Amino acid sequence: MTVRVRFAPSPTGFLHIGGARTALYCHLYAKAKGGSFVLRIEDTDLERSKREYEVAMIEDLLWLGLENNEGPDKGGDFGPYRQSERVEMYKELAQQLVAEGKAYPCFLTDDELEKLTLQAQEEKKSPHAYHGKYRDLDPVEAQKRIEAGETHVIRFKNPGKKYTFTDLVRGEVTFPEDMVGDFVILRSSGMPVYNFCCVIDDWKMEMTHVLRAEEHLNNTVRQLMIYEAFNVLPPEFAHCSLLVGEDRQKLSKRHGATSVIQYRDQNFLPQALMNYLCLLGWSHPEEKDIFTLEEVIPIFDLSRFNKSPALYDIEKLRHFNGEHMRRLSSADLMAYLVPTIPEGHAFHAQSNEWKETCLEFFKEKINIPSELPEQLNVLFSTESETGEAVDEVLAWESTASIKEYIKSEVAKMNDSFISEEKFNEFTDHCKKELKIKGKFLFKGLRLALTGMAEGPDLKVVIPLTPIEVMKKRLGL
RNA sequence: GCUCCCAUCGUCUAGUCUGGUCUAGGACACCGCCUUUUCACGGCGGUAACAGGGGUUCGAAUCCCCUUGGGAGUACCA
Repeated sequence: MTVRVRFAPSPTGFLHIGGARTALYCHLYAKAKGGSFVLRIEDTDLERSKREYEVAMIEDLLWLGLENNEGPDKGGDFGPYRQSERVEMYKELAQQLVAEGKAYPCFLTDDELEKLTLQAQEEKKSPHAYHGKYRDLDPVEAQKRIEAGETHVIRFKNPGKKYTFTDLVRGEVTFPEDMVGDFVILRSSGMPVYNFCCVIDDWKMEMTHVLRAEEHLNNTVRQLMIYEAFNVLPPEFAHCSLLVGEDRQKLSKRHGATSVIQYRDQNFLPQALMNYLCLLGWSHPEEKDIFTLEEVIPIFDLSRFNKSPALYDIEKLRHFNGEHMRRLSSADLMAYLVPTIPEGHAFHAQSNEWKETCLEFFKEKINIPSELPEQLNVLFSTESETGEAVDEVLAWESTASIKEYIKSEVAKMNDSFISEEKFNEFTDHCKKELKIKGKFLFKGLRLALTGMAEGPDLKVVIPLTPIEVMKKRLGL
């Protein structure tokens, strides 16, 4: 049997980090088994679902390298792939359950429901203990009330027994008889709810595996009941751990940047995000930590999931970005970093050869692109640092004499840059003629030539610094 | 409240199923040293964990029970 795995987001916002991780696992598992990765849009919440979010999610998924085989964007044999376009089928199937006595109309109003819930709580019973008030109402009577226009929902008749299933991540999980009550499957508006659509679609779309986050674990019992009611074998379930924030609570907007699009905007590398997310709850069999999607597909399996929730740590993501960036070819590195440097920056005025040398050098010093402009200051800034540490160095006579010497040398030059050879000549002269050595020499040179007390290797930095900048620094 | 799930360094984790090779390994962060100036990279080294208590066993991070802690769910959200 071909493995079929679906990612089924609600288009109520941008794709978030947690969703991206779930999508990644679904994609990885489907591909590892040579199966299909299906995208299904769960938009039965008409109030909050927006088509623009669906479009944005598909874009983000594509950016991450998680291309689907079927979905609303590309069709397939099991469409439509938007739940809002499958409503008639859900309604029919819900009515079928009513006809079979497995579901029933319920006329409880919001107020009544609230009272019953409160009453149950006071009596120390489950909150849903009295939600089945209409479960035994005579169907003829019920039909009359419906025809009279009374608002109602359709509730599923809980068979009232224990349910056990084997979760591919968690092992055997058992839910007690009274875990849930008679739950709603059709709203008063006629719109079906998540737990119902989800089952119908996973069944009709012939899903073999359902990979999702732990927040859905408790939903599984309701879904198991519905599969049973239709006499359909459920798919395999795998509930991976939750992603949490600093406070150990489920990751959400209030934890900062949690939308994929924010990382795209900040120019993170998609392969780095995927690599990092993959390792949040799953481990590589050889404990490798830097890898690509292609590398991990053949070895991906469900047995290496960790059951505890994982904390999302942006610091570590930055590190992963750096690792992936440093593995880029020169051409890819250029394509990646050049567009991230602000327009109008003097960087852009340089030759391609210069840019390449420059980026190859500075990639060692940064993890994410936004750290680059500050690094570039050592080549372009004409400001001089102040502060105690610098003042102390400035007091050294050597700095003044070095500066004076180099100023006279540079004034004679017509080149665009000070070559490395030229810089070595300067250094030799300072050493031999000016008799300066050790840290006085290098600190002095650095301060005289860059205006900074510390920074990257001068042998690399000086030949990359445009002569106009250098002249300005020397007061020429 | 009730139900379900979880529990190894600050964080992500390996090891747990198939007890001994674990004085618990790796990674991020942090600290130190080296790389004949600095920073970074790299290399080397360091700080740092089996939640607690009972069992079972010759032997437990690994198996069992309890406690504690954390999380999720308990919707006409998904």
